[in-house]
Amino acid sequence: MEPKKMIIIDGYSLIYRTFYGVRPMATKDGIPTNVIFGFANILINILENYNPDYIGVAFDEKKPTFRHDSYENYKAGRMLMPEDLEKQIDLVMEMLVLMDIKKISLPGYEADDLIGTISKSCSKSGIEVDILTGDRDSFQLIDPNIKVLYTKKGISEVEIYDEGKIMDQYGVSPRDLIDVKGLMGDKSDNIPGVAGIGEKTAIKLIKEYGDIEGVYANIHEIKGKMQEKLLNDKENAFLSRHLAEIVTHVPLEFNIGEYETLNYKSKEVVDFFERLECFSIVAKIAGSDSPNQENEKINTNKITEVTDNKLLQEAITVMKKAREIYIAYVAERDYESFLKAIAVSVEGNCYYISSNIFGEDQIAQNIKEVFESENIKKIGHDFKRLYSWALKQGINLQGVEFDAYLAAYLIDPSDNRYKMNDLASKYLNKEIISDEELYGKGKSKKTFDSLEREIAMTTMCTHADLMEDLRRLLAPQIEEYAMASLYKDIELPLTEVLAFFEHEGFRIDLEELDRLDVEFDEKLGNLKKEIYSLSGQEFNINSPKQLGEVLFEKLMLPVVKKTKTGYSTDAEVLEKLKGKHPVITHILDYRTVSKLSSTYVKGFKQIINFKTEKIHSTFNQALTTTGRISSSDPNLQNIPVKIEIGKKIRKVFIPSKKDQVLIDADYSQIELRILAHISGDETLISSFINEEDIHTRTASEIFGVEIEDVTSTQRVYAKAINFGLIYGKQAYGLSQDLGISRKEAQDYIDRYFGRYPKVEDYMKNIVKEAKDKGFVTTLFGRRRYLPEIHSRNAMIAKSGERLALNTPIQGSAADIIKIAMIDVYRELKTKKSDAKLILTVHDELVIDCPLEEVDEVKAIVKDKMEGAASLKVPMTVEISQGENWYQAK
DNA sequence: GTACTCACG
DNA sequence: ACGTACGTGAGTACA
Repeated sequence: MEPKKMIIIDGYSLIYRTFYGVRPMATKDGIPTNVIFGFANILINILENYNPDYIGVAFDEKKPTFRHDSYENYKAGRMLMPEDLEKQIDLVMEMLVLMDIKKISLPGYEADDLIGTISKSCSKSGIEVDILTGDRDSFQLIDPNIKVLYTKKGISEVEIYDEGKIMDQYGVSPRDLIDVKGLMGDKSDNIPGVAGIGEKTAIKLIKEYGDIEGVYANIHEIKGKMQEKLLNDKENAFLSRHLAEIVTHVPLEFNIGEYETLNYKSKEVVDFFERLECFSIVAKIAGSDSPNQENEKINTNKITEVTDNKLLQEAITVMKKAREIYIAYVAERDYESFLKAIAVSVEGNCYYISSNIFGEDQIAQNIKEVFESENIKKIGHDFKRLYSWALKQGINLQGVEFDAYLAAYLIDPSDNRYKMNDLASKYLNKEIISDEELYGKGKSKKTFDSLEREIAMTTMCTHADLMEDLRRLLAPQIEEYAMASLYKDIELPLTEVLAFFEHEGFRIDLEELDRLDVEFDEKLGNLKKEIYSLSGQEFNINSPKQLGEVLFEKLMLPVVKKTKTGYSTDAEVLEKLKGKHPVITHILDYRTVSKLSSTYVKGFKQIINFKTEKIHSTFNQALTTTGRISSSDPNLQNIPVKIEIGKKIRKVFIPSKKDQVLIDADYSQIELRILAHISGDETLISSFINEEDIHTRTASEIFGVEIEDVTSTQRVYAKAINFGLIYGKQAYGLSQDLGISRKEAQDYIDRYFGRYPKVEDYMKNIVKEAKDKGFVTTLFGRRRYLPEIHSRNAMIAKSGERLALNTPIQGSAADIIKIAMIDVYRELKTKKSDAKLILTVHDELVIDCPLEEVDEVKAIVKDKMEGAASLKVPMTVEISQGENWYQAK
């Protein structure tokens, strides 16, 4: 009969190893989980692969042990446990209880002693024991039945130590290690040993004389300094050995039956790991019932490389019959999308179709019907480029049912890792190759075509095959978080609109851009000359460092503000220095023009697509924590508008064709309206219902004057307060903006809350809600976790509070304009209008519209935008048109 | 790659 | 005692 096997784990040793060895992880509400994750993985690995008959985890008690009694300095000078580790200790204990794994501890004894006692006792009864630890001390316990699994490199590897290995490595028996340690001591436990004797010497001595008694019995044989050292610390040597020796006869009631391994896969265990968002562990537990089932599935889901027309027809036929297909694709994007390959997993088969074999058009022709069928549900990851490609091919892509990219974003918008490999690792505990590993990065980034065919095919089919599991895990979570409608009715359909923006682009007036280029260069030249002459030297005005030296060292202007690395020279500082030296205004002007020229003129020239004479920006749907969309390459959401010279940039943005105009529609004060709605403040609501000038009304309220008597300064103040509110601005900030005293600013804020009490209530309530629930939501259920709100660092906690009150406002505005975008887009599509929605800038939509359709389109846009949500206040849209974006604003 | 600065809502 | 308004993206300098 096979001998029984037992595993004993040194609990704290493993806890520390995992804490430092597993990358930091946390749940969305900030509970650290890397120890749980690491510990659980090891446990499950052991239980599944090693299959022990008995298992136990030993822990030290907080009480002192006999070692402290014999030596007061024992383990002195140990560092306190880090906070993120401490928080996980109780969770580890809970996990062991749930998994029915025996915990071993006894006051007055260390884990090592318990491990020693149990292992020796088992060893005697013929049970094979493996001790899992990261502590070399346990090596002394090794005997023919006891081995040590020593964790290395964090936890990823263990090294097995048995008697032979100890002899090889140390040249003495396991038992002799106790005497060795007696002589050499142990820094980490503060065991003194004999001063001046290290491991090498100690081993030599014990080899020679057998034990410490032997050493001292033959002390006359030992020469010189070493004899001196040994005699000096004789007492310490014996004491140290006493401390180092693991007790193997702890008075412990040991009943082997309590250690039997039971089935750990209860519902409670799964709930526990779900609660801690260790989804890959959940997947592991679920999958381990039939070992390797998951992995086999990926590998055995048959890959069919579609190499000829017959196979293509077969693949399409299977897809047409399917209710659901799982898609992975690669498309490269210029101004339009180029499909490189598509993998479709359906009915246990993964069809890999490459455009190298068929060409895009042939794939399009064949797959059109599948793509256009609402009844064939598509499950995939980030459909934006597929929508672009469909647009290019004249395919009306329908039936997109599940997008893992968007689902993961909605579940936790702060995460920012939503690539396939991230999701596979996070939710499925599968490590698959990342895009970075596949393509490289930076300059040496490879194209899809340069990948090995086999690698491209297996990677994509793996992705397609994983989609099913991802949906199974993510879809219920979307439901549970009450985000089904946000997901299905807003985010999923929005992808098509963004794809359309990217595909359609924004036409640029190249001549006007050249004209601006010349104009700005000329201005910069003049300003540069002027600055050099006024400051008495030439230097790089663009270098904050050089500029700082000139202003504050050469011209001796007063230092207003410092940065981490030197003098601050930002606009705020320069404004304050304006009166002190004539060069300052020129520098400010130079900065303005230089920004316009480099970012908006030179920058655009590089990025214009000369085939289309358009700019095709990229819109990111899963980036911001609040739900807004972001734009890049180039960013079309920060085109100058505030100052006149900057506004000229907008003249280069023109309609796509002759006899078309741009229509610009923007929500008026949408964020304040949302604040009115959520807070329910009657005064604020009535202002909007009565279509008052909101800032004037606010001024009238806080300054106690009639609307007609509000001065322009009062209105400016009120406006600053109104805006500041949305961000949780404090008196200090307001005083800085308005150049008033902090007390005065506080006074205005107090008066504001006096007049708008429900706004103050909202702010208090939302902060409380965030603290209680750990997250805040928007009007349409978008969620953001705010773990920082519980920070012990008051500044971070305060910042969390500001996020708590700003996010529902900014995020609800984002929800609303997204709805408007979808509605406008769909309406124009169904009406087969030639007008095109081409851009959003947070609270604004831009439409490229044929002249003859202007009135109708304006009506549609206004109607859809104002009707996107029904609030306690009207949502007013201001709309205008022009031959370029400058005029249309 | 980081710091600084500045463009937008 | 601390620092002080949310959310973005891009260009330039410099290590």
